[in-house]
Amino acid sequence: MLDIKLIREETDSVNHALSRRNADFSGDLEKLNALDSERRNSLQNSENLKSRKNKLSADVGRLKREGANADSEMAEVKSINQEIGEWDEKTSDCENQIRDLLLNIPNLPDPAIPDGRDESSNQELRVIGERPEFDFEPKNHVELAEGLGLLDLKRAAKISGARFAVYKNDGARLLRALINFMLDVQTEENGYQELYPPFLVNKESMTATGQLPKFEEDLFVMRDDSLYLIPTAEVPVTNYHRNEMLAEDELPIKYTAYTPCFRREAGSYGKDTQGLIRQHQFDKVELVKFVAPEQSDAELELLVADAESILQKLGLHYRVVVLCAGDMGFSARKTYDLEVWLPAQGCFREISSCSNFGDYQARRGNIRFKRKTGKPEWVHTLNGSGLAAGRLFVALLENYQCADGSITIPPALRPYLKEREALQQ
RNA sequence: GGAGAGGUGGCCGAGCGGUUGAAGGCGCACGCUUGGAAAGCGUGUGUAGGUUAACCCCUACCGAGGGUUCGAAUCCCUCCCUCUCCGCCA
Repeated sequence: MLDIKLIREETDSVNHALSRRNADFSGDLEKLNALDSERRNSLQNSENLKSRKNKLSADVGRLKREGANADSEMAEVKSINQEIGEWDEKTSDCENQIRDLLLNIPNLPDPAIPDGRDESSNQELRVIGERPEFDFEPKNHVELAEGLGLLDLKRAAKISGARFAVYKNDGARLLRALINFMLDVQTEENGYQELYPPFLVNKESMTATGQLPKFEEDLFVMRDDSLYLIPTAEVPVTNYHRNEMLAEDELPIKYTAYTPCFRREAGSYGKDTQGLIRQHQFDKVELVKFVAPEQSDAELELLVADAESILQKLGLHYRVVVLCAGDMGFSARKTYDLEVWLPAQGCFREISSCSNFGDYQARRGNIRFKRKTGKPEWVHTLNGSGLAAGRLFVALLENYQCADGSITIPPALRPYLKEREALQQ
C-alpha cells in the first residue's frame, strides 16, 4: 500500500512511477486526493465538536458532584452527538473509499530498473555455467520421466484433473531429496530459520502480501471457511510478523519454508500444458526476509545469491535477469528472476523470482520495527524462491540425461539419494 | 461439538461509570554516583490521525464491531482469538 501522504505531496512523481507499469492511475490519484481532503475536513469538524462535548461532559460531572443542575449541558451534548455522528459517517466513508483505492494500486517500481512493457525488455545481467552439450537428441522431462517411471500424469488427471502430477518411486524420492537438500543449504549454510507454516490462510494474510483484493481469481478458495490455499509460502511466512513491532537488533530476520503452492492458473490455458512446468500444485522452498529500510537493496543481492547457490551446487546452467517495470509483480519494487537452462526447450525458464517489496507489504500488513532511539518505522520485506522444486526436477532430468535415458545424479544430491550416482531403469 | 476462564502500553500487571492515556513493575533513554562496572538514586519514555515552520494544542485507541449513558477500559450485545476441562479424532 502506498502512503496517502506521499500521494498528496508528490502526486506527479507517484503518477510517473506508476505509469512505468503500463497502466494509468492518474484518475485514481486525483480521486484519492479529493477524498483525502474531504476526509480531513470532516474529521476536523468532528474533532472540534468532540472537544466541545468532552468539556461539557466534564462539566456535568462536576456540577452533579456539587449538587447543581446540569440539564442544559446534557441537552447540548445530546444535540452535538447527532452532528458528530454525521461527520464521522462521512469520515469513515472517505476512509473506506481511500483504502479500497489504495489496495488496488501497485507498488512503485525502483527508479533503477529498466523501462519496458513486457518480458522482452527484461535485462540479462549474467550467465553462469556452461550450456551442456549432447551428442544425441536430448529428450524432454516428460519422455525421460516416463522412461524411468518417475511420474504418472495420466492417473493424476484422473484423480484431480489437468495440471496435476503424481510423483512415483524414484521420482517421489528425487523430489523429496531436492526439497531436503534446499532446506539444508538455506538453514545450515545461508543462515535462514526454518518454518513449516499453514497452507491455508485467511483473507487478511492474502491482503497484506498483495494477492487480495485484486487477484482472487488466481487463488483456490475454500467454499465454507473463507480460507485460501497459499500460492506461495511468501504469504504465510511474511504474515508471520503481521501486526507486530520488531526490535531493530533482531533485523535482518531470515526465514526459509517448504510448502506446496496452489495456483488456479486462470488465463494461462494454452501455456505449458505438457509436463511439470505449469501445475496447479507444485512444491517450493521459499526465502523471506524482514530488514531495515537502508539494508533492503543489499539484502536483495544476498537473497539472490542464496537462491543461486542451489543451482551452482547442482551444476546447472542459468542466467540472472532483472525484470523491467512493466513485467514486475503487483507488490514488488524490484525483481530478479533466475532462469535455468532447459535443453529440450532450448531456452532458459524461470526457476526463481526474488523481489524487494520495500515497505509496501509492511504497510498493508502493519509490520514495523523500532530503532533503539526513535519512532516506529515500516520494515522492508523481501522474498524469493530458493527454489521451485518442480522446475528444478525438470532441469535436473533434462540437463543430466544420458543417451540411454538414465539420469546422472550430481554429487551434491547423492547424500539425499542413498549415494546413488544415477537414476536408471 | 459441550462447559468454564480470559484478551489492558515494547513486555508483565492493576483498574470494573466521571479527577485513567491508563497505578505498579520490567525494559529502554538521559543524568547523578564509580577508577571502571554492577547496584542505587533522579528524570523521562505508547500509537495513530488532525493542525503547525516548529513547539503547543486537539481527537481517537485498553482483542474487533455495535449499543446504553451527558460521560465507558469499566455496563449490555455480536464476532474473533487464547487457555482449562469434557467429547471426537491423525
